[in-house]
Amino acid sequence: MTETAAAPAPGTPVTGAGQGTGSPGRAALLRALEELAREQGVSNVGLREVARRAGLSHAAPTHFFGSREGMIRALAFEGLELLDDELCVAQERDAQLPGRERLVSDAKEFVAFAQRHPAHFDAIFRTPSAAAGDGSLDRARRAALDGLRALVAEVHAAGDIGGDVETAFLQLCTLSHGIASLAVDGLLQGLDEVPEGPNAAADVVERIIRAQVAQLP
Amino acid sequence: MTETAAAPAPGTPVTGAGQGTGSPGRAALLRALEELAREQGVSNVGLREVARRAGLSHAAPTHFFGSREGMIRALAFEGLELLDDELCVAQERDAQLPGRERLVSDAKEFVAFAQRHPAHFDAIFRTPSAAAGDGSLDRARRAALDGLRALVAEVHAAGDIGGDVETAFLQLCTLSHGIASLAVDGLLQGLDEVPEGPNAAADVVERIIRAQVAQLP
DNA sequence: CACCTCCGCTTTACATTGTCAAGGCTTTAC
DNA sequence: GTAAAGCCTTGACAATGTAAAGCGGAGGTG
Repeated sequence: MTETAAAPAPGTPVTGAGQGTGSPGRAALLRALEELAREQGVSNVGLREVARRAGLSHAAPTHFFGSREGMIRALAFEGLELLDDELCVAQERDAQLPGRERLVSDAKEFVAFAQRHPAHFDAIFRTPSAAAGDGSLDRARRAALDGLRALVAEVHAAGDIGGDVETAFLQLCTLSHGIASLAVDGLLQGLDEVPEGPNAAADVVERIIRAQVAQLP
Repeated sequence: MTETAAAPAPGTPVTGAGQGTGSPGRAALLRALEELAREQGVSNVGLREVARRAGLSHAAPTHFFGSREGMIRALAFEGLELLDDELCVAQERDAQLPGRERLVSDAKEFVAFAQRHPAHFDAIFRTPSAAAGDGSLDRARRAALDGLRALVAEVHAAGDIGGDVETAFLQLCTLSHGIASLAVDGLLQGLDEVPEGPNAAADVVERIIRAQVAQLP
């Protein structure tokens, strides 16, 4: 009984799914939110700050999204569409690679998404409002991961990997999520022993994922 | 150049490491913070709310910790001590299990820590202030993980696992972190297909970790 | 044209928050 | 007995999130 029903604002009352983004102001606000969240972390951005950066009045965000939480929810939905798109094009691109290579690529793509769009990643997976309860977010999140689930099933069906499909899927999901989280927070460097060269993070990511996929039964 | 140097309050000026917790008020504040963070997530707790719950004036937290961020930092340091302790007793307890069993147990222990102390876990690994920069927090975090690093090295030296030690360590770390993060946020249930029985989360955690360790070369 | 009604946003207002400066009370030291 | 230190409070300020009411124009209807 927290507050599942958002305040039904006079205008647009919080778009449930992603369709119908509509007004230019709304889009500008999301852009501003993304920028600020990328700079300070999504949980540190203020409603009024976003409005200022977007060049609107301080109450514009509340008007469109109902509340601060609603605003971040909106960013999460936008991010889920983005994630879905990027994973799809990656899978298409890698369609004729060997099975395990496709798994490696997909996991890498997930991590890369988190690094390219840290604000969206946070909004989707790591913000308190994302945590539990919200049915439609839960469903959308699950849907976005169905691509990976299907890929694992396909590779398994083709005999490229063995063992339990669901377990393999869970391993890839949790590992990718862990790597992505640590990478976004800059904590991967702290883990590894050697400071390394220019793109240390990318190398470590590649190394872990590749080892993981190679070890699947 | 954000603000590495905290405000040197007249009294205790933010304890750098964990030693010398001292005053009763300080401890009460940390208790209150932990309670509230467990209920609402660490990023949603307010300075004044913590003070109220602890039965102190609204400025007490600022007095002891310098700032809101400092307060959470303090929780992080406390949590790191706790984590270190718990991992140590677990390793001691499992000293004579076979090598891979010890790895399984340690990883499970890490996840269990996150579930038992979600506020501490967040403060250590998942709060924006934990992200980058802070040298002493970085060092403490790394130190807390040295136990696991040593264990992996030991098991590897004994010939129970092969391959690259550092990679194995990274795999275990990132996987554990991913599982812990998802579990704390209640997102693990959303991943798995079957709703399952009573302690679904624990079963899934066990399954993933066990598979992972079994697959190490 | 006049009128009405939305849509998109603003203005005003208020309770609450984080932070700062200053001060008081108690304990310890000399 | 006086001084100092530790522990905490009171008071104030700017900034935040949220709610309610209002404004201007576009679009349709008579």
